[in-house]
Amino acid sequence: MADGVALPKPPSKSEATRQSILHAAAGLFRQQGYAAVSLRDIAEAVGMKTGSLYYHFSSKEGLVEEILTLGTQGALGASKAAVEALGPAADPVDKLEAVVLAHTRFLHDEEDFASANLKILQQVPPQIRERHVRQDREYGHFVAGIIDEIAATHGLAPGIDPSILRMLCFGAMNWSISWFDADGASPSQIADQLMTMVRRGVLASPDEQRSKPRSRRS
Amino acid sequence: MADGVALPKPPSKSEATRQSILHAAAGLFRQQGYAAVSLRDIAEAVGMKTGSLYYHFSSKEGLVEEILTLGTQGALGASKAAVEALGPAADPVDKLEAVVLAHTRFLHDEEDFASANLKILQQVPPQIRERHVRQDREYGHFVAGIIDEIAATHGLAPGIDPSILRMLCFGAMNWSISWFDADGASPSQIADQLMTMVRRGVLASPDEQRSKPRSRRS
DNA sequence: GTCTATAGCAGGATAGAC
DNA sequence: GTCTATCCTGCTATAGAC
Repeated sequence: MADGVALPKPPSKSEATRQSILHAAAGLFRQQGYAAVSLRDIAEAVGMKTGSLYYHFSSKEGLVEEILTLGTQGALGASKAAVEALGPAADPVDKLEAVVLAHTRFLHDEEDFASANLKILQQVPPQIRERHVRQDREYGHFVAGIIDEIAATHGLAPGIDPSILRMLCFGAMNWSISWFDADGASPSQIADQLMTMVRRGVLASPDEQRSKPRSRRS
Repeated sequence: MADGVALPKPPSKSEATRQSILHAAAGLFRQQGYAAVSLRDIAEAVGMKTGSLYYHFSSKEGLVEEILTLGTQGALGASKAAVEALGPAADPVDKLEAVVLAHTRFLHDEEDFASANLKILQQVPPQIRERHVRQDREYGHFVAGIIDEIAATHGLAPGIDPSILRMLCFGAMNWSISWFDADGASPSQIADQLMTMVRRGVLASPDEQRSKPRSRRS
């Protein structure tokens, strides 16, 4: 993950230019928004002229669509890899912790591409937006499954709704992209604080657990 | 300037038109972003022609600036009023609960104006943005004070950092503006879930209360 | 207060030279 | 692969009629 989002393709000179355009555009979009950034701005940021961009991308929309995809696939890939590294028999709370840490790290390390989905997804033309909402939904289902496992094995505290819990956790993490630069908090600190709240705050206590299914841990 | 008193504006026809422009613009900005919405779009939404808007506002920037101010002042005002209604001797945890509920309600009831600060603040010209970051900071200090009271009276759980806690809570709430429409969760449900997590998850237990809350770890 | 008309400029996109 | 040159469209803002 430290290498960055996008290096699946063989390194050619053209491909290197393509990557620098993607990174420059993602950074400008994050800072100023999709519509406010012109192709002239992007071209200037990579030391090119506007027309040259069209050798690498078919349109401004095609460019932003690739940035959106890199962001979603990067975050989902990092989270799934972190969970799979634990093995299938892992405690689901540990799985959630792995997701929270991987997700927060991704937000921090690939801020520009992560911001594409958090900040500019709603600014792009509807057709593009709808295609990508589906990708985001896959991520949601993945985490919902983990929270269901937690509810089944540990039980949730009285009054806790799994769906709202999931959204609040994602909100707490995603919003950090707006403040961790200034605050100086590290991804691992943020993930740690959130998981402290979750472990203490939403898992059922031993006496609450009586009516829940027993843990599968041996 | 003669009497130096800010009078409430009388309800005139002009003022009514002004308000409808503000609401229409806020709604469009929320959905599409600042730069993507043209003055033509706004004028059409209120049944006017573009040029007519300039009778009520000096520029597009002047218009968005007033929207931003209405959002910040509305949220801060609602939160402060909710806390003051409890009286000065109230338990600070109850004060936090009042803020959480008032804030979440405001996000829901005044979604367009709230979104101005959450979504489009980073899209407006830097000069406007900097003026409004100051207003937002006042809100942050207000809530930070309440969390300090909680730490002093109840104690925080080991490892909980007051500053990160505050940001995570705001993140959880603010992010809800992106999903409560589709999810159907009510503001009071969201606030209730968050406060359940906070009460159980970050307050010190009786035996933890003996030691001071720890500052941020590295 | 709202209209029409338009100035002045910046944007995305294309064609063809090199 | 990148450049120059340019087309066409749409934007903010202004001026003046009504």
